[in-house]
Amino acid sequence: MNAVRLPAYEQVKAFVKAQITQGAWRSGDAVPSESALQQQFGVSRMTVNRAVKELAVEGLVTRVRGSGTVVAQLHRISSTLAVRDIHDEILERGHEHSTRVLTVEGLRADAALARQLKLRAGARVFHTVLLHFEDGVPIQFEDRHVNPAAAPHFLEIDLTQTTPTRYLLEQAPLTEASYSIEACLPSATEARYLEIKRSEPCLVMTRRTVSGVHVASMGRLVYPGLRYSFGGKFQL
Amino acid sequence: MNAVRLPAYEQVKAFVKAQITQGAWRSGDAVPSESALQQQFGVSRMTVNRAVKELAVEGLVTRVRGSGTVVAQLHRISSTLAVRDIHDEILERGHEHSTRVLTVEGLRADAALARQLKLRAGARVFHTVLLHFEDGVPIQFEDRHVNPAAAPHFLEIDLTQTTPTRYLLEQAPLTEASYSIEACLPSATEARYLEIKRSEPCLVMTRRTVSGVHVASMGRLVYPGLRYSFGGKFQL
DNA sequence: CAGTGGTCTAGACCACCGA
DNA sequence: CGGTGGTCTAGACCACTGG
Repeated sequence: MNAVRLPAYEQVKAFVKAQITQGAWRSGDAVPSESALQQQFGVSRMTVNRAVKELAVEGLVTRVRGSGTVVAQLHRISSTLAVRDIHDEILERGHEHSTRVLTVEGLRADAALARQLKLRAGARVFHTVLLHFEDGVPIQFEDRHVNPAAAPHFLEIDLTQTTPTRYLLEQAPLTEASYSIEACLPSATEARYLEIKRSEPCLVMTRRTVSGVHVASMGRLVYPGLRYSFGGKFQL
Repeated sequence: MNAVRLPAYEQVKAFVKAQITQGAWRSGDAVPSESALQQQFGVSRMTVNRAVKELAVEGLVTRVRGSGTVVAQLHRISSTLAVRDIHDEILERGHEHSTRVLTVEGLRADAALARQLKLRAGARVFHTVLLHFEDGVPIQFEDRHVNPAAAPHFLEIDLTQTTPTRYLLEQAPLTEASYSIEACLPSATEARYLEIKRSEPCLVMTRRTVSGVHVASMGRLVYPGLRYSFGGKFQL
């Protein structure tokens, strides 16, 4: 089927990975040393080193200098959760994305908001509220506060054409982001716009992005629980 | 502060990363070629290659053979969501974990369950229901179905001492796992055991693990929305 | 075609671990 | 101490891109 010859380091990786996934080597077992694998495959040590190093990065093995390499404890199944721009995500599903702009304003930060954005109380802050549709069905209610220092012209852009996420990533180089995912009931406003009952649980993602010394943006993204879920897959 | 000298490839990485995070190089801009960086830092090309290759793996740059390296579009903020054993997670928070076993049984799979576990209808399946406590407070309601082919002695273990997640990872080498996170209202049973109202939204994680040709396990993990959230952080 | 990145080698020196 | 992995070099050949 696959006529192309795999690179040597991929062959070494595949061999070690197969021993692990097929159960021949279990957690804690020693993996052959680099010199052993080097002889077994007839390649240079740099090549073996690259193979095993990548497996270590992937978390399949643990390496200790001076001691050796062992099969890792796989107790931490970790997976990549994509935190993405809603626009790209909907397009990738082959659906149509549209945005309704509910609020675009500047305001003065109260104490709580100022603390979150690391500004002083009373500082000027941009505030937008958007409703995102997937094929005409409301899918995300987005309430966002933006630090003017990170994007001075944020209020002037056409939010029906560019999502705040995309614009902010273009404006302010991202240095850090954190998020949390919770289950909540929607507020009366959120329920009305999302066209759901107030008793219907929602997934709420809160996202904070940092650009250099500034907190660039805080977003609260509300998804109807019946129409949306986060998912992921982990292989190997 | 940091008296140790960084490896050469880390210095190259740090340099490129700084240009990007400080905004000197924006999305789509060309990154100097390997030979240029090689001369700039006075190191071999293998060393530069390693540095830039790792940045590509981290998603900061995109490399195209024959063409060059450019700063990546950072539109996909992706972060690692740790899907972990509840036991380890609670211990890491410095709290005490305990388990109450509600159900341990074998049963015959109905059509829906058989399909999910890739078994034939009527096949024998293990079923456990557990309640996990963090410092005595119920934090997770775990309803799990296990394929006997992956763990024949699953029903015999002491589930107050070893979580199913841990046991299964030790028994059956993991080859694949997928999960989804939703917001739901709890069933009457779940609400009673979690000591919450039926109107309180919950985070529900559904996990499926695959070991070789078998689907090893399907778990439904229900967390009270007010007591639990998933979170993560992304840097660089 | 020249320039790029992808891979590979045969050495080398070092820091570290365990006996 | 010998064996391990971490790093690095100075070459090399290749596949691919672009003009």
